[in-house]
Amino acid sequence: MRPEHKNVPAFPPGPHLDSDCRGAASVLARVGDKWSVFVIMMLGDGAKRFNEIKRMIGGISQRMLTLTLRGLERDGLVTRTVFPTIPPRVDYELTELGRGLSAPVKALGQWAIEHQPEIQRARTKFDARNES
Amino acid sequence: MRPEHKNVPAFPPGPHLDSDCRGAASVLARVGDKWSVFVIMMLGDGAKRFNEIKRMIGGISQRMLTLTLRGLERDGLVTRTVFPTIPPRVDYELTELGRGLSAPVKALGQWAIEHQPEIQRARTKFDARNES
DNA sequence: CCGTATCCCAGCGGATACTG
DNA sequence: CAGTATCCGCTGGGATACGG
Repeated sequence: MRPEHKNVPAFPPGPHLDSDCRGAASVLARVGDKWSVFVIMMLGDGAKRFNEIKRMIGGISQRMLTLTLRGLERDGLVTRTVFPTIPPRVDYELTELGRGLSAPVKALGQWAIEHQPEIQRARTKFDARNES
Repeated sequence: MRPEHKNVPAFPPGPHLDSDCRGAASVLARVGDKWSVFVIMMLGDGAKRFNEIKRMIGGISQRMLTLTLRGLERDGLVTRTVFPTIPPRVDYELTELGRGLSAPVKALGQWAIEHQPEIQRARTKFDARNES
């Protein structure tokens, strides 16, 4: 297959952003990925199996879950352990690095939950003001 | 125009994810947006003008910056102030809500900067192992 | 300077079917 | 169960040109 992986976007050239921010971009891209965030949150409390994650998230396709997990594995954020049993069983678990990331991510999730109502209101208000 | 705005994805139905997480999804989608994150970070230290932001980020198109700012404005995260001078001048600034969000976002950015090398190494290692 | 309007294409991501 | 392979529609987002 070799899907040439994700963006890892070799971000647009030019000395516009200071290089630290620039380097962080490719990392933030991972976080920026909708599904990655969910998976990281799900894995926050212990290892999970493929279909287990799939069910917990809900609405993610087999394909996207695979791709997402591969991406996370590639970045050293999750480990993939195969049990050569029948039927086969595969566990995914956050690495040390992954657990480190899950903290800020959870903080974000927490914020999102807390302020969701405010944002919803802001949205409807904005939409109301700009309707023809 | 009315671009029917963004996703605000009316996330996939089904009782898979507990409803709190589900509601947070549309908020996380904002954060998940690459450009939104950058803009929030840029605006972290005071109000900025349109082209100022554009230059600081670098590599963002006029169009995308406009859309991003509109999205953030809609969500009540930034304010847009127009000075009817000639030439016109428009300032963007984080709202109280936006500043609240900028904290977790910065934490994430910080993490990204700190652990970027590790991730880079993980990536090359992974790619090396899987090359044909 | 700060946008909006059009054109246009790569690639994200869903649905489905097939293997070990 | 845990994937891989294929097809394909949709839209995110760049390039460009124009308006206030």
